[in-house]
Amino acid sequence: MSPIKFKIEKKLKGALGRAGKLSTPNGDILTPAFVTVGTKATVKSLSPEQVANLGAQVILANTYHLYLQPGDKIIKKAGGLCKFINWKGPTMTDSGGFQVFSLGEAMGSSVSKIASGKQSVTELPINKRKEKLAKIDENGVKFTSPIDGSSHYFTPEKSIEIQHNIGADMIFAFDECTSSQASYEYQIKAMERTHRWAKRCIDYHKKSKNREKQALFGIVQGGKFSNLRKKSAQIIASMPFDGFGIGGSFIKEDIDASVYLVNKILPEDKPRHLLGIGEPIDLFGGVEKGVDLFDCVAPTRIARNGTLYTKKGKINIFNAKYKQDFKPIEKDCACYTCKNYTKAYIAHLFRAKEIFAATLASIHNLYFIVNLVSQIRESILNNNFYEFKKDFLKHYL
RNA sequence: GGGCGGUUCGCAUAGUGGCAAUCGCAUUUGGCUGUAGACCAAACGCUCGCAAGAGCUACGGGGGUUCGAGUCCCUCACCGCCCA
Repeated sequence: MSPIKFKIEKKLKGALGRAGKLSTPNGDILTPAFVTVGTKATVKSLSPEQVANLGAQVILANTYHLYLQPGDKIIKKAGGLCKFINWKGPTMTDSGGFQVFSLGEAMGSSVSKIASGKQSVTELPINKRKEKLAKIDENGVKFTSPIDGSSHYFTPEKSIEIQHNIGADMIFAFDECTSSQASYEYQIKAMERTHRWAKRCIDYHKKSKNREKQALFGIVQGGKFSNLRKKSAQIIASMPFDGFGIGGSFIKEDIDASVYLVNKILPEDKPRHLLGIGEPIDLFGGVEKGVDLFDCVAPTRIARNGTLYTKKGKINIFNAKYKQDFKPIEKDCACYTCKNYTKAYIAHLFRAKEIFAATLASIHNLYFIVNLVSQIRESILNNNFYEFKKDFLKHYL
């Protein structure tokens, strides 16, 4: 018996999209939904109440970060993630698989997980290169802690063990998120290893009592190669996971197509999570192609750095013209920030480096994205998904 | 009155013979997609140019030495400290 239940309420005609309800031990999630990222057991600059008030249903924390600090055993002792952070709702943890990339391959150059078909990757100048903090072998990954330089070794079993201690409702298999620049040969190698690791995660999880309260999601890899994506989806789908993640790297222009390929293969009755994707255009695409859950650091990260979502596209609040703009970020936005504060004030806070800037900006951006996904959900239920998508993207640049 | 020390792009600084000239802040503009990110990058004398680049004007004022001066010399002004 899976600890989670997924019920499809309505399907998008002629496509893979669906609206549903995902029930977890800590509450229900109406899908499609945007999962807020709270890597270190906090959504940066926000209290759990603020996160809940802006409409977020789920928080995703990170195994690797919490293992290093404060230590998963402390979280277990605290009574689990929810209790530790005072979050009354569903939670997830990522496995540390992304850090294999972000502390490994991504450190040598300017590579992003998402590559643009046009743009080329520039190597960093020698003096700016850093030693990679993650090294992979068949059994697992050796990490060097960015906090204190200490050495750690993650295996699939270790990742699951830590995730058991943290105790989120939904946990992910330990995988390797590859670089968008990886060669075909390497992608195969990494993908096959991820499959072997997936199996090990299941085996370890199955043996634990935690499987009764924590759902395990397998992760599809394959990078930018469609035949590998298909193959990975088939293999991961054949394993008894409670849900599925779609991970790894993409070419910006064909995220949709890639997701479609995968979701056509993944079992329809289980939830699908598109890992780390969160630009509005990608959210529409993902939902249409059958994604139920998204998580992404973008809304909160760009918020802290001064970029805000609007229906007409992103704006940089640092731009000189906002110094004297006494209107809210978005006129008809219902978020706390827009209902109470002006761009001029937020611009002032950013320039003055006041931490409240991050809070107001994060509330707005998260509300924008969370609310967008929930509106997309509504549009499926109301049979006007395509109109909504077309209308939104017409204005959003 | 005398003796030191100082005056460099908005602020603060580096620079002792080859410099449109360092670092930081500020300013302007970009970027950020499972968070080593409240971060990173670029521009920042003027004019022309998409650009490579070209031209002009510049290290308190004036004069001098030198192929060449922010850098050396003289002088003036202002600021600071000390002695009378």
